[in-house]
Amino acid sequence: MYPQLLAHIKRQVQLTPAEEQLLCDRMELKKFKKKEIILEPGQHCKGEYFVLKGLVRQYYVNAKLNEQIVQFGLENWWIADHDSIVNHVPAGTYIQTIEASEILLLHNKDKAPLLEQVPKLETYFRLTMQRAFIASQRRIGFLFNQTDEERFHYFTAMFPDFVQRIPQYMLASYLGFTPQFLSRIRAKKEK
Amino acid sequence: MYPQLLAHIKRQVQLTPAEEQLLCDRMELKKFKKKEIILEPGQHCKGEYFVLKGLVRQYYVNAKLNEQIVQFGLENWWIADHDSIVNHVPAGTYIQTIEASEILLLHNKDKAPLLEQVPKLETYFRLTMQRAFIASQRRIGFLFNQTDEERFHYFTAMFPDFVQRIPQYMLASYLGFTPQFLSRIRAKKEK
DNA sequence: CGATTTTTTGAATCATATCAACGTACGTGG
DNA sequence: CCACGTACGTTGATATGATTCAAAAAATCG
Repeated sequence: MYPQLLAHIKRQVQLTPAEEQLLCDRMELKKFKKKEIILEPGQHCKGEYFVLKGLVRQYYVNAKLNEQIVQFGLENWWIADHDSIVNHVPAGTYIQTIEASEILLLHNKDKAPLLEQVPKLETYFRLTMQRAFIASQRRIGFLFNQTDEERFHYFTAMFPDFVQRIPQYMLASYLGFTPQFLSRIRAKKEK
Repeated sequence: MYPQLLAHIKRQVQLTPAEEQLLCDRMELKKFKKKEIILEPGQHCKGEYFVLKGLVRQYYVNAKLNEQIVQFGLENWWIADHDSIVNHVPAGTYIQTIEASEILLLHNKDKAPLLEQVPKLETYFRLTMQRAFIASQRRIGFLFNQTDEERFHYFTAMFPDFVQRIPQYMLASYLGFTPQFLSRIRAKKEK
């Protein structure tokens, strides 16, 4: 049993002990060291990952050969290459640990039968996707309406302790500008 | 009965005739003229809108008092202020018709009971949200990795007939730059 | 037809990228 | 525990893509 996962689900739907058991039986616990690759382009994404402990990033390498970070996954976040899963195509992204991590994997093949057995989990995943969509739309809003510098200040004010856990070049990549520019912002602020 | 909506659903899940009836009974058909406001900031978003015919846009007014287009909704697209619905807060966006439109509304209060009666629709909405999320992530990718000009060319190549249906300033807003800049891109191309 | 909306054009300006070099920190093997 | 190599961060000079403001021109609508 994975109480941490169950607690997260309880915020959306109420499961019976039997249903909780069905779910946890399907989850596979995996442990990774720092900087381990969990998924890479070309592979089919095995399923959806729930981060129990640690920190991962999802990114791809763009035309200019820069790493572009799509998402971070920290404790209690689901992460996956949904495009690969839904459209049955090879992944275009890497998923890699930043810190040593403990992660639960729900395999694609297990998901449909599980959701059929436990319809409340269908609701849970629907709501989770909806929240992810809202977050993604909000990120687009920030990209449109804030300068890079504003976005940096906003993000660090919002997640001060998270910013401590990642190297600056990853934050720059996630926010959509160069590490050099981030360095200049900080230099400016110190004055 | 709304065969167009049912056809769209059939691409994801198979409903029985009785289930189709249950769904269609809950949908409310609404007709709008050109430029009618369907939702505006401050109101709670009534539910999710499925466009049968016509064209709508979802946008908000940003700090610089410019309209920022979040999404277009054309035939067979769902559109809603999900943030308002999920978090029970007033909407931050407008939804407005661009062309005269026929739209089905699934009220928030009807959604939960409907999904309980017809669990396959729960699956349908989960998959629909997942696709919306993938599309949103892809849009972020374009914002990061393409210049405004590249994004314009890509979009018009991708949706040549859609681009004809909307004024240029709306396309500029959706793609995240000024109408003036769009005009300059076109001027350049003609040479 | 006039009124409004939409698009175009020019000049000045701004935000951020790029390239290149240098500085600093960090972790690993001897 | 030190030295070395690699990864990360800083800084300066120059280049570029896009914005802003203002005004005129063109298209659309009742």
